[in-house]
Amino acid sequence: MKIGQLARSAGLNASAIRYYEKRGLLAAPQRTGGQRRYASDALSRVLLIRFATDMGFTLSEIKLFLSGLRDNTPVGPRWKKLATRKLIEVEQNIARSLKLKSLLQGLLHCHCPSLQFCVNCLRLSPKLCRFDSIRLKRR
Amino acid sequence: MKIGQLARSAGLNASAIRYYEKRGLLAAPQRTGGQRRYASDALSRVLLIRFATDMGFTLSEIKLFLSGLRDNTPVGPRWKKLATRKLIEVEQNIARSLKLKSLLQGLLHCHCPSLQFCVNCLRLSPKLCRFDSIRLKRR
DNA sequence: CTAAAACTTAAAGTCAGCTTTAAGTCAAGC
DNA sequence: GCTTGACTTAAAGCTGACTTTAAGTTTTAG
Repeated sequence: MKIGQLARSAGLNASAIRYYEKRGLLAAPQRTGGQRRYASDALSRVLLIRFATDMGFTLSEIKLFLSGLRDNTPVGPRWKKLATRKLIEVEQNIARSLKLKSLLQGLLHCHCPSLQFCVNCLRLSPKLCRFDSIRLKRR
Repeated sequence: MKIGQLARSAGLNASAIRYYEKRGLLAAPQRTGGQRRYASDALSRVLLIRFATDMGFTLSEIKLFLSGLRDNTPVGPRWKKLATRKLIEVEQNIARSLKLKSLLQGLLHCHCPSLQFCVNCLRLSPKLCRFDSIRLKRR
């Protein structure tokens, strides 16, 4: 499998695959005439990486729990620790988003004469909306 | 009020205030000896900007609905439109985060022999986690 | 009067996860 | 054999919201 085929199968750009290799998330495959040739298990690896990025893990985190992961390596404590931390982040993000939602709804249904006043009337302090949140993709 | 005092009151860095001015979100104040001197209403303006960024609005969006906003300008249709759109984005984000949460929990409590297998066993397609999401701050 | 703190500017740097560019090499179909 | 498309590299560019830097000026405290 050439890089373009792999990329298309994973729903990524070929440059992203090369980037993963450079970042050390993906092993450098064999080459034919200088071009990368991937075995079929590379696809599941790439899909796993993509899945993890979609989960909100950074590439560094993924590299951490992927290091030494070959085919049927058991789910390690490393992964559990990272996933637990990420779960907490996701929960914080949900809490934050729910608060944002109710604030937005409050602002939308409020009959204050001005936005400035409205913000005051909802008693929004500078601290109110400061939460940690996970990195979420835009696309 | 000098810029440092304003910044401290708003919980921001002085450079952020200057940045808002450069981006056109904040009017250039009077100066004394080249240094910016702010009237007290500048603080509520800055707090409004900060509140909006915390809500997930971009500075460009904020500039849009802030343009022409002076003290008690009524809440405009511009703001309503933007806020409605943002509300939808926030709701999508919540839906996505809830899905992420259950996936993470599923992975954590699963007894699959490997992460790779687990991802397969949860029937995770490449498309599963692709949602639009709003920009959320990290701090 | 002096030293330190706070201010000024423009421009460059930061973060993450890629994408794009430039200038080439290789492979596949006709 | 030739064209076209896919591949190669390193390095630079992109996004957004700032921050940092460098080099200088002003204000304030003592």
